[in-house]
Order: sequence, then structure tokens, then C-alpha cells
Amino acid sequence: MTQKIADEMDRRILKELVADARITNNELAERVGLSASPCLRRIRRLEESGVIRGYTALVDPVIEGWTMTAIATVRLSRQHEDEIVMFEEAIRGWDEVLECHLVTGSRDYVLKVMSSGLEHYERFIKEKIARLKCVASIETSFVMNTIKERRI
Amino acid sequence: MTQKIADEMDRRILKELVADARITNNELAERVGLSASPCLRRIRRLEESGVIRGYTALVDPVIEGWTMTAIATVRLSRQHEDEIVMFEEAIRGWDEVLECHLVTGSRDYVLKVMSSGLEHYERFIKEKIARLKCVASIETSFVMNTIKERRI
DNA sequence: CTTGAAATTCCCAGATA
DNA sequence: TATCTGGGAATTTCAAG
Repeated sequence: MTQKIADEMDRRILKELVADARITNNELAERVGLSASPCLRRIRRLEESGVIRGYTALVDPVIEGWTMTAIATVRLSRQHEDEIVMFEEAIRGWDEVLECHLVTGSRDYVLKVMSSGLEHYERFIKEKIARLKCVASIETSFVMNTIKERRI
Repeated sequence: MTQKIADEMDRRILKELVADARITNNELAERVGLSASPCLRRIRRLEESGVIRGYTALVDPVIEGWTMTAIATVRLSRQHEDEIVMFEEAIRGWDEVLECHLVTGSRDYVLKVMSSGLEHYERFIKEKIARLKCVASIETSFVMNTIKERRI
């Protein structure tokens, strides 16, 4: 499916676009050592083959009111397929949840949650997570400092 | 510093740019219901005030050879300032580490690590993490499924 | 709204298999 | 030869004062 293996030129283009997605095609072409049209053709090919999934603006989370980050580990009590589906659906719908991964071990989920503060976080846990029937326990670690945070 | 509070129009602009950072200014202006020049002025203001930190391309991790994700929890043994600095410096330099957060509790770090497979992961732990003097213990959970993964 | 720049399309040339 | 990739010109669209 992903036989579109990027050659050296593609890698250079990807690197530039990761560093600045709003660079103009002309500028990009010059940086990687191509002329404009083949450069644009490569970008399109990378987009269409799914190597480039999209482009996004990086917005300061504080502006959006998110000032506190937490890592929550959720353990499920029951394993009914439909309850798990409901759990995952709910997670996807909540803006506070930045990430949610199903991990090995017992059926555990690791969540990265953003909130506007402790009160907001408490409400999120009490009124959203804890109300899901299949949730057995929740454990929270608050993020004191973020050493590194790369994009996907 | 971040007194540049986004109004409703700014929020709409941010939403569009998060969804597609390579949209043209004209298209963006039309979508948010502005004409081109005030729209561009707002973008510049959002960029200059730091609300927009940058723009990036989202590249399929599989293309780059990352096929396995793990959540590792690292506990430090000693608390010497300089060892912690060294730990964090090392973490920042390793491509495998996507995220690293210092969390509450005992001095623990939560890491999101990408690798090309189990062998690569084992090598990463043995040859990089475990060799850091201040590391007391490491616990790994492998990601079986990612339910949600939003950008910052 | 106008001017200059960029994106995009089209066609041709050279390399490769 | 058939195919792939780069280059340049022409046209449309966009940026920016």
C-alpha cells in the first residue's frame, strides 16, 4: 500500500514542509534544488499517496484556555465489546482528551488530558470519565514540565 | 505577554488553519466570512503575537519507519540537579522519543517512544535509557491501538 | 484596485529500463 | 520504445500595498 517510498529528494521536501508548511512552492523548490514544477508534482504525489497526511497550524494551547496537562490511566471493569465501543466513542468526542491509547497489560487506556485547571480537571473526571459504566478505576499524574513534545 | 485574546473571528481563522495550514488566504477569508486583506492582517497578528507558533506537515510515521509505539515510565534514583539536566538533554536528542513529561508523584517521567519494532525498542532501552546513571527503573506499556491523537 | 509574485498546467527534453 | 523525471513558458490565481 505504501510502496511510494520517498527518495532522497522527497525526504528533503518532507523535512522542509515539516519545518514550515506554509513555505511557497518556489522557495521550497529552491531549497531542495529543484525547479518549481517537478517540486509541486512531488508534493502532490506525496499528498495523494498518503505520505503527507495534511498540514496544520500549531496553536499555543494557553490561548485556548488549556493551562494544565494530565496523564490519566483508566482501567476498565468489564470487557463487553459494546461498552468498549461506547467508551472509545465518548473519548473521541471530548475536547479535553488530546490522546488516548489502548496499551498492553490489563485492559488499560492511557490518556493525555488538557484542562483549564484543577477544577476543570476534577469535573472532567467526575462528570465524564467516571460516569462511563465500564470504567473501574482512574489514576492521574499531573504534568509539571514537558521536556519534549514532537508532532506526529 | 499573551494579552492578544482571540475573538470569535480569530477562533474561526485558527480552526481553519489547524484543519489545513496550506489553505490560501483568499479561500480562508471566504470560509470565515471576511475579505482578503483583514483576514491576512489577522493571520499576521496571530503569528506575531505567538498564538500561531508555526505550521507543519503531518507525515505518516510508517513511512519514516516508525511502526511501534510505547509508553515508558522512567523513575530516577538520584536527584542531583546536573544528572537531571543530563537526562533531559539526552531525551531531547533521541529521535525515538516523541514526548517526555515530568509528572507528579515521585520523580517520574512519562515518555512516548516510537520504534521500528521490538528489537529496536529493546536496543533503545538497553543502550540509551538504561545507560543513563540516574535512571532507577523503567516500565513499558506497548500501544496496541490509538483511539485518539490530536495535535498540540 | 493594481501590481508583482506565486501556483498550476502544458509541453518538451533527457535519462532509464 | 515506453516510462519517469526535470525544466521552462504561459495562464490563472493570489498576495500585498
